[in-house]
Amino acid sequence: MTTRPTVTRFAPSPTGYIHVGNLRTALMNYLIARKTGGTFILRLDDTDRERSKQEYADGIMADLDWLGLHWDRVEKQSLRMDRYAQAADDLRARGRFYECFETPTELDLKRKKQLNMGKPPVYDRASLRLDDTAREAMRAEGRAGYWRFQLDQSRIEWADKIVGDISIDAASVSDPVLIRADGQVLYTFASSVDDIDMGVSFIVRGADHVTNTATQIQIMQAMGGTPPSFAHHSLLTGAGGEELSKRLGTLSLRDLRARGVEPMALLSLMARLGSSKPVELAGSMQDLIDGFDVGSFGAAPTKFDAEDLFPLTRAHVQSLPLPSVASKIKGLGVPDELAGAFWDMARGNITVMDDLAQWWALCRDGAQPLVADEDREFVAAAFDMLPKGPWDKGTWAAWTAAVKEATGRKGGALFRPLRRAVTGLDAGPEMAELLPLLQKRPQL
RNA sequence: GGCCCGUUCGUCUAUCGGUUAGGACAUCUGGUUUUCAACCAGGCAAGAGGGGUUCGACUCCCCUACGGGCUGCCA
Repeated sequence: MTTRPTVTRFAPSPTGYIHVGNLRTALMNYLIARKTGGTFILRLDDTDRERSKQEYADGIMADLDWLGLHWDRVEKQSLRMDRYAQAADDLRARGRFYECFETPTELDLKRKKQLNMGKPPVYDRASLRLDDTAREAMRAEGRAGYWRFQLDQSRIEWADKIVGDISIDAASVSDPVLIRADGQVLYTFASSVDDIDMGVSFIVRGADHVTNTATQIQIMQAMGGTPPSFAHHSLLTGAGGEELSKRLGTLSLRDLRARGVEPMALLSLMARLGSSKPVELAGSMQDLIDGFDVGSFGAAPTKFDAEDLFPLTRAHVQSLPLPSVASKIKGLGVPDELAGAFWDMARGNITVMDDLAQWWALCRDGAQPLVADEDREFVAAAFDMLPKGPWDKGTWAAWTAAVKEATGRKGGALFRPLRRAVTGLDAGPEMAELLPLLQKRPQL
């Protein structure tokens, strides 16, 4: 881990909301920036004007905010079009940019032909061999030119911070299209220009970008820039090893949030899953920052199971002090003077905050008693012995002692039927703490 | 088809040629608890297959199988 201030970025396309896969990328970049006292840039890659929507941009920012991943700068590619045009001119001047005229259909046909002949579907550079007259002829035909970057067909190599040494033969990759016939600047180009211009020094992203990285390294170098360090984390797959994107609908941050997952639980898992460090609940963002190490991640695809978020959420929720949950408790209708006792009683028996509701319902309304036939007489007798209110923490002990005295029952035979009769459940909070909170006298 | 990456307990992983293959989570057992949870102690559990190289391979090389990614005028 470098100790120099590192500039990182999270560059989502505002064409959808953040999901767990995205989040992992965002978090890693955030943690690296913070760990080194560097800068974390949020860059909205919105060059695709048709699919990009402000609604999604707002949603992404709201999600990052919810998680506490605060950015130092926000950039929008749609505001930098002039710069991309300038960079394109520069590449043309350097002879690394060439105009092409094949239609998408023609390109598709070429690929199929190559595949059929058992050859890799790499662009054949036909347009590179066109001279000025030929190009004029193309335009006269009504064809609109699009622009490709001419790769230097050597091996592109870099020491990936996660994967290790990577070497890709540029000859096995098509010259990337950087500007479409309609003038739209493509991601590969805008991203390269931005990363250089913005001084990005470390890029963490998914392994799906490995080939992009190879071409972008050449683009950056062609512009006279120095490529940053790269780390490509493995992609998440579902618990069964299936592709995660197929389940995206259930794995959006919004959905997890709606299911009660706490930010710290989510961050704790994502900062460690796939690494050699144990997954444990972090107490704070600083713990996450201190305990993060990109180098500890493996290159193999990682299985992600959303269920793993709930034990972490439970641990987090249970650790919260009263002030952090006071408004939630008040919202349930719990009287202020009971809030502390209620929280102490219920906290050990919830996984998500919403579980509190059921415990307050029990306190407020009582429960449908659960009584086995052979215990019916015993419970009736016990209920008759219930002390008059108000009850306190000693009531349960006093009551059960009296019942034990009167009936001769003890241990599980004594306590279990009473718990079931009072709460309607086999398991739950400490009875001594629950009893004083009951708003109604239990009845059979 | 081509290119890149990967494959160690159920899961995430450690091991940079010689280890009783370690840890964490999950699970199981015991302790504690009125119950559940938590906590403590302990247990079960792994090198995809086949060839090499080597005194010795989880580790290095090759092949096969399997998994993931890329192979767009998407990002």
